[in-house]
Amino acid sequence: MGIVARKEQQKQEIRQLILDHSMKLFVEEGFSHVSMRKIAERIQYSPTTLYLYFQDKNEILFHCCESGFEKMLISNISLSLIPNPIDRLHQMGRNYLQFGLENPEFYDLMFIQEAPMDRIIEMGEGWSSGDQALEALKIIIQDGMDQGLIVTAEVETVAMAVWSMVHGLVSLAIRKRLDKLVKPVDMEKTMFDSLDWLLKTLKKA
Amino acid sequence: MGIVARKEQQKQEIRQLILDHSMKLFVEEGFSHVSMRKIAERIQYSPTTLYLYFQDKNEILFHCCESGFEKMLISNISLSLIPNPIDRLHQMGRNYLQFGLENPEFYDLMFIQEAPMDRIIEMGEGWSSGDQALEALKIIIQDGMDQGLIVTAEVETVAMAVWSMVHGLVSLAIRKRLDKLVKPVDMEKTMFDSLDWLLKTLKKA
DNA sequence: TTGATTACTTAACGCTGTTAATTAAGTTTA
DNA sequence: TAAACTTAATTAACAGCGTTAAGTAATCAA
Repeated sequence: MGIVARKEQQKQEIRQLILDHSMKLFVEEGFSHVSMRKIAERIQYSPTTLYLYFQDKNEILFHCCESGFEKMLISNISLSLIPNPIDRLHQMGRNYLQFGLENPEFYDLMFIQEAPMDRIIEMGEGWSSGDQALEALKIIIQDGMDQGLIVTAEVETVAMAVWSMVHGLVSLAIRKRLDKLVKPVDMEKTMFDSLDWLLKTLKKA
Repeated sequence: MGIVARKEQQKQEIRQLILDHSMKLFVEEGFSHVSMRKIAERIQYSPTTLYLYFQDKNEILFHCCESGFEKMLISNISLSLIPNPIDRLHQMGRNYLQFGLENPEFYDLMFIQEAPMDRIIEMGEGWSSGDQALEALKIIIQDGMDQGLIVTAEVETVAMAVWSMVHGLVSLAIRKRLDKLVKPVDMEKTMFDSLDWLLKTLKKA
């Protein structure tokens, strides 16, 4: 059975090779400029070989997202050290903005592109790291409401509001829709200011 | 000069013909499934004829966006009847969500796709209707701050926060990222609840 | 040693946006 | 009126895309 095991391992290695180079390409050239042929060229295989390891392009994107979510989770580890739920929420928001601004290509894939979602709907299974991040958000909000620090409502409703706010900031910035509102130079600062304003408003309530 | 004028008019008519059918196609089949060839087929011209009237596909998208913004502006006409800035902001938000949910393909083009922005950057000119809508938002917010109803900050900062919030809701919904948070049946309601929550929080502050 | 399985490639299909060359019609000038 | 010019539209083509079907070489089991 040693042979079978080794073969299985080799298969996994090539799978990972494909994913690694795909992610590199996304970061280097941007999502929309990455083709199956380009990925194949990078790993010195024919384009059709990719289809022996993944069902289609969307499945590759899907797995790249998973890596993105893991990256994101890492930045949230230190959050548990912050006792006040509002402050914790504030820092979580800052981390989110930071991640989006530093990894626009990943962010695009994870939250803007529709491609990877098609795969999820077919498979019926999502990103476990993504679910974890969402769960963390809900816990913080529930905490804040329990302590009377946040205007009470369904936890899903508030989670949606908060997430939408930071996602809105990042996605409008990535898609260059904020240029009419602020000069590019001031954009990053204004985005963080917007988050600060929201949290300040939340705190006053 | 009558002939020249008539020719110019005919040219404009064909331009409009192209735009009309393009917009119909976007709504019917979704942005990503509309090709130059499909548009051409609809108007019974060869695909290359489109390039006599528009520089490229992005320019067609750009002009379709303008129509979208005009649609949006219309839904905001009645806002001036609402005296309280917060209530006006609230209704403006509801209109925004409504527009996004009813015209997802237009919304996609106007705020999510990167294609039409490339054209804008090249041309140096944007959407006048889009600018108008943004200006209206800023005025309301300035009003609210002047009357002490909104936590004070730079008007651009608050405008960004509010816009991001509603854009986040719509874009996450369109890109199917909210399914993990609420059941599809409850989604629309929860989105409006999120907006209500934000405005309630704002009011309490 | 033969037969089956595995890993991979080549060739091809039907798309895409876009450009260059060409044709046909209409207009202007000699 | 005939020839020259301008305009509007076309056909053919390029280079790219995701993906599928068929074919090939190497490896393994009986």
